[in-house]
Formats: sequence, C-alpha cells, structure tokens
Amino acid sequence: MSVSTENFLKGIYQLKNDYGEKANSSNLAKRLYISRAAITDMARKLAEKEFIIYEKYREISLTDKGRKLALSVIRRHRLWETFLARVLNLTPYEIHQEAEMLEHQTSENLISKIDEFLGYPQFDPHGDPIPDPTGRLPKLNLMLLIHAKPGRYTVSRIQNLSPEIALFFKTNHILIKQIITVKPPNPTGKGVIIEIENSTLHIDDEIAKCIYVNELT
Amino acid sequence: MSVSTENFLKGIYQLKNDYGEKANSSNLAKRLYISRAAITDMARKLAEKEFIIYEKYREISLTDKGRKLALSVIRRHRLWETFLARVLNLTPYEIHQEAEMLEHQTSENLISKIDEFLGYPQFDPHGDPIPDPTGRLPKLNLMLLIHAKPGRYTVSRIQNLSPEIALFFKTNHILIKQIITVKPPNPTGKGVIIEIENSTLHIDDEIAKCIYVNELT
DNA sequence: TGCAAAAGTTAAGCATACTTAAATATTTTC
DNA sequence: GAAAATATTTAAGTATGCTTAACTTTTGCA
Repeated sequence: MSVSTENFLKGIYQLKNDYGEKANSSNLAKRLYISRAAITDMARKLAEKEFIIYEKYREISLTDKGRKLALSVIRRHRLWETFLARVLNLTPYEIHQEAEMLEHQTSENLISKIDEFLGYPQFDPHGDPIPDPTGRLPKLNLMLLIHAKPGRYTVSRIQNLSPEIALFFKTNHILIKQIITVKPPNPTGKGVIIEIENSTLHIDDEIAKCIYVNELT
Repeated sequence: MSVSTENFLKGIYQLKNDYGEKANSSNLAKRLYISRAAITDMARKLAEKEFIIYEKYREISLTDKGRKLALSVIRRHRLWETFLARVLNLTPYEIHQEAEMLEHQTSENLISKIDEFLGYPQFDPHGDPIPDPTGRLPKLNLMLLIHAKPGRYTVSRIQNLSPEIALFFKTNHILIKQIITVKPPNPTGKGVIIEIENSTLHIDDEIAKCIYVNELT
C-alpha cells in the first residue's frame, strides 16, 4: 500500500480515536498537510477500494479492512519508536520523525523480528498501546484521570503537551507508568487529588483531562 | 531525493564499480527492472540536474554530485545491513531486502546514530566497504594470504590461475569477496589454515601466494 | 428562518515515474 | 560498406497524488 494511503487511513483512525475529532475533509487536510481537494480525491479512491465509507459531504469512517491497515501502520510506528528509543540515543522528537518514515517501509517479517527483539511490548515509550499483528490492542482499563474514582492507577498516556503542562508534569514526576493513588475529591468537586511518591498533589480539571490512567486491580 | 533517483544513481555506480559493466540503457534497465525508455527519460532529467553526464546514445557516467549521492545511498544500505545483522535474527537475503527499502528513508541523523552504535564499522557483513559521511571509502589493507596474521579477511584478488588451482578454488568456495578467517599457523609453519563457510581448510604456501586478501576491521 | 460563512467538491492542470509501440541510431557481420 | 541485428530514443498514454480556482452544499447564527 502506498505511503499516501497508509497515512490517510492512519489519519482517520487517529483523528477519531486519539483526538476525538471528526474525520472530515478539513481536519484530515490539516493533519496530513494537504489540500481539502486532495482529501476528497483520495476519499473517492479509497471508498472505491473499500478501505473507507464515504459519501459526499459526509464524514469519513474506516471499514474493517481500512481499520486493519491503519492499525498495522500504527503498530509499525510504535514498534519502531520503542526500538529506536531502546537501542539508539535519539530525542523523543527525532524518534517520532524517523518512525514516521520507517513505518511505511517495514515488512511484516521485519516488524515481527523487532517485536520479538523487544519482548512483545504492549506500550511504546509514550505509553501508547501497540496493536498486535492482527490489529488487536492490549486490553486495559483506561480512563481519563478526571473520571477516576479513588484507588490505585498507573499513568498510561499523556496527551496535549503544551510546554507549560509538560513542565508541570516533569516537576511533579507525572510520567508514564508512574503509580499514583487517587484520593477522594474535595467538597467543591473541582480538580483531582492524587498521591504520588508519598506526596499529595492537586491537579486542575484541565490538566486532569490530559492524563489517561489505568486502574490497578 | 526520490527513491527512483537514488536507485538510478546507485545502479550506475554499482554497474561500473561492482560489476565492471557499462552504464548504458540496457544494463540499467535490467538492473532496475524498468523499461529502457524509462532509463532514457530519467537520464535526461538527471543530466539536467547535473547528477550524471549523458548524451544521446552514449554511456552514462556520474558527476561528483551524483557519485556523492550514490555513495550516500550505499552507505545507508550497508550500515542498515550491518545493524540488522548484528541486532536481529534475519537471513542474509532478508537483511538485504529490508535494507533496500530502509536505505531511502533514513535521515543523515539516524544513520549517523546507527554508525555510532555499531562503532563505525568499515565493512558490512558481506565484506563490502562502507563509505564515510563524505563518501570516502575505507582504504584497503591488501596483502598476500601467506602474509596474513590471524583475523578476518575478504578475498580480493586471485592470481596465476592454472586449471588445477582454479578447480581447487572453485571446489573450496574461494571466490572474490568471500569472507575467510585466518587461523593461527601450524607448529611446522608451513601453509595457511583458514576457516571458510564454517569449514577449516589448509592452503599450501604456493597457493597462498596467489591470493590477495583484505583485512576486515 | 434566511443568509453569509465555512466546509466540501469539481474541474483543470502539473510533476513524477512509469508503460508500450514506433521510429531512429549504432554496431556487428558478412 | 551495406544489410541485419541490436540498442536507444521518441511519442503517446497511464496512474498517483498533489495543486489552485471556481463552484456547490452545509452550517450556524442573527
């Protein structure tokens, strides 16, 4: 499958699943850095090939076939990220950029060898889940921190990294895989109170919407 | 630079340097698995961009600019081969195929990190020389086999081919580019003991004077 | 509810990188 | 040295994946 097709399907998947946005021409055009007209063009072709469901002026959605391909690209991307992070000395941004290219030039065979080398990881260095060869994502009990009831959790995913929020996370040791305890809420109900490395921290609602946690049973 | 351009320039370089063949339309077409007409097409464009020197009906040759790009692709290919061979469990053919794709999608930065990780190797697993970032090839450390100390070498030149010696070479897989390991000498000091494709071989002094080898670092 | 703005599509065009078939140049061979 | 064989180029056409500009549909809000 061509690079354009792979990126198109991946773009649809990510808009819907990672950003909760609609997969329409504008959003896709912005995400893929191409014109809206090019989106329409591709959409017609890929609907023809049954990768997507598309009707003029309507939002695009993936067929099973399309979702499988999108997840295959995401699998390759995340395994490359994990591999490069573990083996080579590159910054997270560099790793992402390289994976963005390598993901399209990696055979099923090579990616399975990388998977094996890494010991079949379930999450990449960002805490993002790695689909298995059939496109299945690891099952987990993920929720936004803002929705978490009192209990013990691991930080699983951090989104929307503005520099200020990134700094806040860094200074407070809110990192992927960090174990936290969610405390009962304030009487006001605003924010989330967590315990992290034996210190208590109050997290604003806005920030608590950027953090996914996974319940520990 | 596009994949097609990179492969075109690499093809010219390899025809001339690795196969001693002319870089004409037919040979290039065969090598790149495209039509001769497509070769003419590309040749006109790449001459325009000063990657090659080309006149109608004449053989193609690389400019300095073109040779530099070809060597850059070869560098990426051979470093990927070395990397995959060292880190992952793949067959030589698989490694070659993967490198053939990865070589076009690897930034200067990534390849330099791979180079660093590998300890700046001078030769890939086939014994082929790896160009440095400026396109320079490692200086060959040629010597007669009879003078070689224990270590790994490639066979570089074979002289004085009487029919008997030629047959001996053929039956024992002593071929140009073949990688051999020179073992410590017998107590007698007569002959050279080498390991070749996992079997040990004793080579008489007379024959060891016909073989030039290149030390692998 | 109507109308302007926003979103989306269509149309025309372009670059890349190929193809096949026909025409032409070069090389070989007698 | 000319005909035959081979090699190469030209011409015309195709698919992909874009672009911009013009036009159409949807939407959002006064």
